[in-house]
Amino acid sequence: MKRTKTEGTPLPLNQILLGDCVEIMNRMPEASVDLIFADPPYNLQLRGDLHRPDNSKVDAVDDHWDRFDTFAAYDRFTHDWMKAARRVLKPNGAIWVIGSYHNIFRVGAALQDQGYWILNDVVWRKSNPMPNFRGKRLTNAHETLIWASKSEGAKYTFNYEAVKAMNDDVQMRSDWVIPICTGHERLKDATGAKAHPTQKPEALLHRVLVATTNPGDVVLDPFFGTGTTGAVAKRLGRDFIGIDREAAYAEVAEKRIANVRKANSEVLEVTKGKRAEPRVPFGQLVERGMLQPGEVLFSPRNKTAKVRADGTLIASDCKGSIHQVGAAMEGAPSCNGWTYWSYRRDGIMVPIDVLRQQIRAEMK
Amino acid sequence: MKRTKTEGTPLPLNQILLGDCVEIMNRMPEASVDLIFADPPYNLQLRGDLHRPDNSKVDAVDDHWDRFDTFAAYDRFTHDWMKAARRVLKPNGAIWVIGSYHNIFRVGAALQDQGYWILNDVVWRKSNPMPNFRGKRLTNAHETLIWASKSEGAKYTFNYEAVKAMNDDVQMRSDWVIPICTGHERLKDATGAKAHPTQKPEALLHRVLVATTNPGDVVLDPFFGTGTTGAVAKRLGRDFIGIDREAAYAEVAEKRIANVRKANSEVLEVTKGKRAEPRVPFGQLVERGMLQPGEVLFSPRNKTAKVRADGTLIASDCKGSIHQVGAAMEGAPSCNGWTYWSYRRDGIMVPIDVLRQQIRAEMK
DNA sequence: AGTTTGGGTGAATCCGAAG
DNA sequence: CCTTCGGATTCACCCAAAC
Repeated sequence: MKRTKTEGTPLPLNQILLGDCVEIMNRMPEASVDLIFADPPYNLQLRGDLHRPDNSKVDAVDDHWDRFDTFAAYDRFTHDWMKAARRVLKPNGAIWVIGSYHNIFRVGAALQDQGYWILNDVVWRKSNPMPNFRGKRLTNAHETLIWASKSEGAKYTFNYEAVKAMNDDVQMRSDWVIPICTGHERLKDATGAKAHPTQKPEALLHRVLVATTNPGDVVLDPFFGTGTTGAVAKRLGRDFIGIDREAAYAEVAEKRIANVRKANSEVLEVTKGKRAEPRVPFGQLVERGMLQPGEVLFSPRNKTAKVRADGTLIASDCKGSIHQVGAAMEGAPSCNGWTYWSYRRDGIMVPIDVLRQQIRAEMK
Repeated sequence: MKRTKTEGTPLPLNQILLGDCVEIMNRMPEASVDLIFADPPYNLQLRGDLHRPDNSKVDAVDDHWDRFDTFAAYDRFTHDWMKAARRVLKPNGAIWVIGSYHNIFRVGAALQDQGYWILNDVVWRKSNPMPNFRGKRLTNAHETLIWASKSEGAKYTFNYEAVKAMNDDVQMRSDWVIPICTGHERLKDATGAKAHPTQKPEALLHRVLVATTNPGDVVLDPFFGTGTTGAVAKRLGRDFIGIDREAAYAEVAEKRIANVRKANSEVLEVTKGKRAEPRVPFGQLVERGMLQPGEVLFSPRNKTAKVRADGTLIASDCKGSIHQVGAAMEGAPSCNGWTYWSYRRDGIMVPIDVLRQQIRAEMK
């Protein structure tokens, strides 16, 4: 069993724990988990049967674990698991919860009431939803996920560049088009019936985990079901902890995850932003003689400033760092001096950022 | 002034009432309104300023009416207007409320707590949202509407065939793609500044009213603003009642609605949704398991690259998008990665573009 | 007269390491 | 805890002006 450094208590990594998730989480060490993905019962409140136009019966979610007598009972249930989840979450950890209009408003309000800080609500737009057979409402074609940090101001993980890369190099939006889980991905029991009524597509978890975790992170799923979270976590080189009350689900999940192979760690490495690059002080360029004291730098609009020996700039009416002088030149609140200034070599203008690239290349 | 049959009290139809919506609704006869459309303050809780990468400042919603000290204060506000709204609603009436993740969960929970019965939550997917300028979260590209009847079992209005016809004769889904309100539709004040910070597009109200009201119905908007609800209601031959606390907004709304003419035909404009083939990010193939992280792609001349978990490629000497790596392989300025790369299945090479065709077929 | 280019802007909970 | 400051960060669409 893998152990983490937090506390003396071992974390049961890459296992499925059978039982009530509140009790189990309360026995876990606090602040030990990087991400929680929760797919709690939706409290669907279905009355009676539903039949398709061809009279076939819709296989509805009528399991005992989805029945609550009142909204108050559902709220108590929500409060309890969410509080236990918050305890085991690291200070900079985050949570995802998925739901439908039956429960998601109560879930979202509970998150806010408990001090979680909502980062985005995300719409899972189903490309192939079940139609509304009676024509009495709009086709319920989406579910909602809430992404929240443990508290306001926490330094949550967000692989901005990676999800931007996944989306053809434009920012990932809050609406995700993903098919529902069908076909060979949908797990069946011995009789051929679906093993779990609300199995989530792996594509959904893939995006969640790539966006908001790093390889080696610990992902906890307190309503593990057939283990989609665990399967995707394993493939992506994350550790998981699964909890479920139903032994039948856990059994299916265990087999499923055993068949998953972890991807090569080289391909799990994800596109990093410039923030991950080491900081290079401008003064180094002068120290190294890449720029001379007294050398003139040019702005895009041909304003000039002179390089001083300490790596600051001096212009006609101001002096300071490359950023400060650039901002002053433009009357702007801030300025990236690296991309703003150029110097002249053999008659052509060269951005000073080229020099920073050289230094960074040497550092590798 | 038009009168309704309910009670002896006249309904102030097609007027804008200035003042607090709770007081005004409480003076109205009960059970007298067919539909309520509410666009309450969102309680955005914005902190400091935000600048775009070009250093221009974002014109944020910082109006006094959007400031609440605590969630509890916002909940009281919500409870009060929602209760007054429920009283004036006919037994078979319905309500729409729009919001963002800042407030919609509290709104939805309040609706349920007061006995409203949620029929659908609807996602307004903005085709042109404001980006996330700092790259710290997902682009907030949608808002949420909740559609609820006055109580469970009520016989609400839903024009199933009409909205189906609006949607190319397939069932209308719960996610609606509509542009934000800009251009000539966006109302400006004398100085050219926007007359209201959160004006909603008429296309949104058009769909709401066509779907859930009949001609001659009474539509109440307790947060009338610049009167989008009134303008669309008038055009569609519905009566409206608008309430707002701000005289400046009411003045703009009055002029606006005076210029609207009631449509004589039932010609329903269709929301513009041209767009050629939808763009499919390569990362989706990985998410969906059509390609595995680590899988090898082949160029026409049998060079290879590996797929990474975020949908980028890694080759011996470079990494990036399918297009970037393809271009680097060929020493070309650009490259269409979709037609350049193939993968191997059962011994034969298949262009990855085949997979894109599959996804596009699903999206229809 | 068309076409291209450049500027403006939209309900936004939008930085973080170093000292 | 604070303050300071380096420097990273944007998409779709409309409109006006230039060509």
